[in-house]
Amino acid sequence: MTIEEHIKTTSLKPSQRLIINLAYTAQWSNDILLMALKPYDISLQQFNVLRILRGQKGKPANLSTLNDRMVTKASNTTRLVDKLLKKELVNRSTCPSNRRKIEITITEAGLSLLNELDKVVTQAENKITTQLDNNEIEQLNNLLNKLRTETKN
Amino acid sequence: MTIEEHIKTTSLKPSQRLIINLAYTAQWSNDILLMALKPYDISLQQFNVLRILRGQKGKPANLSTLNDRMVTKASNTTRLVDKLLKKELVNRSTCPSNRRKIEITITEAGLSLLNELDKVVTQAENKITTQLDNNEIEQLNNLLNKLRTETKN
DNA sequence: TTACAATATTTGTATATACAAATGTATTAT
DNA sequence: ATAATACATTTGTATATACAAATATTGTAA
Repeated sequence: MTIEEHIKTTSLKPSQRLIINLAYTAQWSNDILLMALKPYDISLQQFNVLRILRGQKGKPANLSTLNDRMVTKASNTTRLVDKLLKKELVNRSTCPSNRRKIEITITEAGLSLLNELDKVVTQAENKITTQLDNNEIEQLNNLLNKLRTETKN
Repeated sequence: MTIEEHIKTTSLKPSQRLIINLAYTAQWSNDILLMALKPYDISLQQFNVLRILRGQKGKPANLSTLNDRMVTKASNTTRLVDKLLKKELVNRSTCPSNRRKIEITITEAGLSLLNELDKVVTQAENKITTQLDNNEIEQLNNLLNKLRTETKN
């Protein structure tokens, strides 16, 4: 379905259509990922945090680092990590050299869950991008990056 | 910033980068729109509903129609419309021919607010798309549509 | 060293979202 | 006409998000 068909409008300016298309397509993509994660009771944000922690390769991350690196901003990283802690997927301890900071690491259970999740998420990712060839994927990535380019002033 | 710079990772597969880029760019775009609407205490969803109602040109819309046409799905259209009703931006009445249905129309106050919002939203829209020329905008729209193309089976 | 500002996280609270169950109305089959 | 089913919306409730204020710790300046 094109955006016009969906929202039952004609004559949108291409730039308006782009903005709507972007929101609509991103939600479509997220829904597919979410469906894959649903059986595991893990939200996209939680999955994202687990992946960041794995990427740290043992090196702990503090809350503000997690928040900076998240794909979409969490408004409350403390409580997001709380949920992972309750499931024993992460460890939390105060940083000895700077006791304001909290060090988060992923547990073995977290790593092994993530390993399982990788399978279903990869499947979902393939499902999302299956209609585009490599060249089109690159093109789309480049256009999205260009869209977000900051102006000098 | 490219996606790799943002999430501090190298070696993402282009298809993974696309999915992250899509989520990230859509949120970036939404944030700009949201900032424009903030002074008016109107959420994007509420703005969206008002625009749909204006597009009806007096013809009322019921809740399920609104929900179908919304850019991103609302999980509770009743309460979304409640908020607009409280601000007297819409009217609500039960459909005389089918009393299960609820007819929603936009009020004069709603239309005149929307008229004001159009200005700031257009500015925000221009800000979002300023980095791309017309040709690139079309390209991006086409690629997003193609991404979402359904497979036959 | 005491006061003040900066940093990092947590807590409180209001609002939003998701989703299942309940309600009320209309349609269909018997 | 009655029961069963489908439809449209509302309500209840749990969870998530946004954001300001509070707390704790560290760094810095007088």
